[in-house]
Amino acid sequence: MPEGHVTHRLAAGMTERFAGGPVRSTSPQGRFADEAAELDGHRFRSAQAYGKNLFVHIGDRSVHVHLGLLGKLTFAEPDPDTDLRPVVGQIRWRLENDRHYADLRGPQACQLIDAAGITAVTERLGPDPLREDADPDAGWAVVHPSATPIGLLLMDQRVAAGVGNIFRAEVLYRHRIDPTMAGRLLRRAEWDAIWTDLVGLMHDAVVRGRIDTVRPEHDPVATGRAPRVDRHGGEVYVYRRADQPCLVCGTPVRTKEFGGRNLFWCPRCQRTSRRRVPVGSSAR
DNA sequence: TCTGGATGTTCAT
DNA sequence: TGAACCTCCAGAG
Repeated sequence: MPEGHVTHRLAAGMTERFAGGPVRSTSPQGRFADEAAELDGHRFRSAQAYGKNLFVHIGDRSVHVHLGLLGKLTFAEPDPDTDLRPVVGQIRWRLENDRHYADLRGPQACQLIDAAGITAVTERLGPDPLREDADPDAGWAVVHPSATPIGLLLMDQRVAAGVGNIFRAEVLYRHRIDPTMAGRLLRRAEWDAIWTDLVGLMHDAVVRGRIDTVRPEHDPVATGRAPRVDRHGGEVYVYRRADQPCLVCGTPVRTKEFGGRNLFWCPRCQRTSRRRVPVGSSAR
């Protein structure tokens, strides 16, 4: 489930379980064996998330993890009687201490990285709504002059690091914005509202461990329509609800490949008729 | 048992 | 713009 909230949860989970003590580091699958051996026995210092990137600091080394579309990092505790820690599936990296172990499977990136490398990664990223130091102006600077549709811009990690396909679809729905509208037609006030909403939704997702975007006033009980709990575990308005009725207006939700990913939106709720705004105007 | 899809990104053309 | 890569699981047959 790798949107930004997942990475932040994992960073917190790793820090909680391992920080301060030595860790055993192995690569049961073998593809990270040499690097894992370099970390073995050293003290786990911290884990930090930036967007969908996870940086794990052990001893004087750091590891860069990116889960990609398929990667998973899971926590488990050994059997209390036998201390059994079964190896299930392809485990790229296992980190463990006496009480816990963490297994990383199928990551897009898992590699040792130095300070310059970390800087290079984070400099490619825009503001992360889950970080205190996030500056939404940096995202606006990408969106504001762009002729690219807002539905594509929101997947650009320079606009908002950590936003993925679910948050893109849901936040645009919540603000009734047509995903095909050019970024430069978005008003500053709308961007500010989107940003504020992302901050709230993503923080909420970190706490809950799932993405819930359906607001109480549109609760299925109130609308009389069945709730949609997606396979990712959360309640959503449009994500993966193609051809099903919009929870608010009943119009069938549409889907289309957009930016190489399936976008979902309500063609009725998300109609934005707007005249072209000249690039450079404040558009407030 | 097999196939296709999936919350992502990078690289080659 | 499309292919490649990584792994798991739901659904079809």
